[in-house]
Amino acid sequence: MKKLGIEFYRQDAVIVAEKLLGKILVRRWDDGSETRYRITETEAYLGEEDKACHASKGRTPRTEIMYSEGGKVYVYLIYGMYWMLNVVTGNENQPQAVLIRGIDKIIGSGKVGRELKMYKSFYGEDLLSSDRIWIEDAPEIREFTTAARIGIDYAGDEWRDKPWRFMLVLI
DNA sequence: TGCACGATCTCG
DNA sequence: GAGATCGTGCAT
Repeated sequence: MKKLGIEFYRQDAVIVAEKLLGKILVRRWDDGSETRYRITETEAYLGEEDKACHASKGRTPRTEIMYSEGGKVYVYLIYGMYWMLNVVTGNENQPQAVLIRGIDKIIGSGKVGRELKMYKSFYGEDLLSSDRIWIEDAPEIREFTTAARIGIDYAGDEWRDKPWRFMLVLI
């Protein structure tokens, strides 16, 4: 299957989060080998007004990449030990991202980052031209579930309850 | 310059 | 239920 193009990433995070389900995340390692994973769980973070989104703090060194056009990688360190993998979406100056929570049987954003060996140097990586991480197309998934996002109780009622967590229905 | 806390996970 | 472990944002 071919790589997802810029038009895919330019859509809103909520749309991209849903459509990324079932897509193939490819990781090319230092030794040249490749591992392919099916994306099974995602979460959308949509703009400065979304109190759960890091961009709600405005433009900072950390959130800067979210203000660029979609198709870039946004990684950040959480709890001093886990690198979280996100895909920047939307157009320029629309700070949005989709957190990859699950790939195949590896469920949990921290575990995903560990499996893919994410670290600071992936910040800003271009998914359209990178030779170590990219996403390929796959047939659209119709069987999925939604739920509230995890770990964002601080965001307040309105944003905490948005059903912006998407899960592929696994049999 | 200091400090509280986080889009988490593991072990007990 | 608590500890690991450190960059970030905001207060001082």
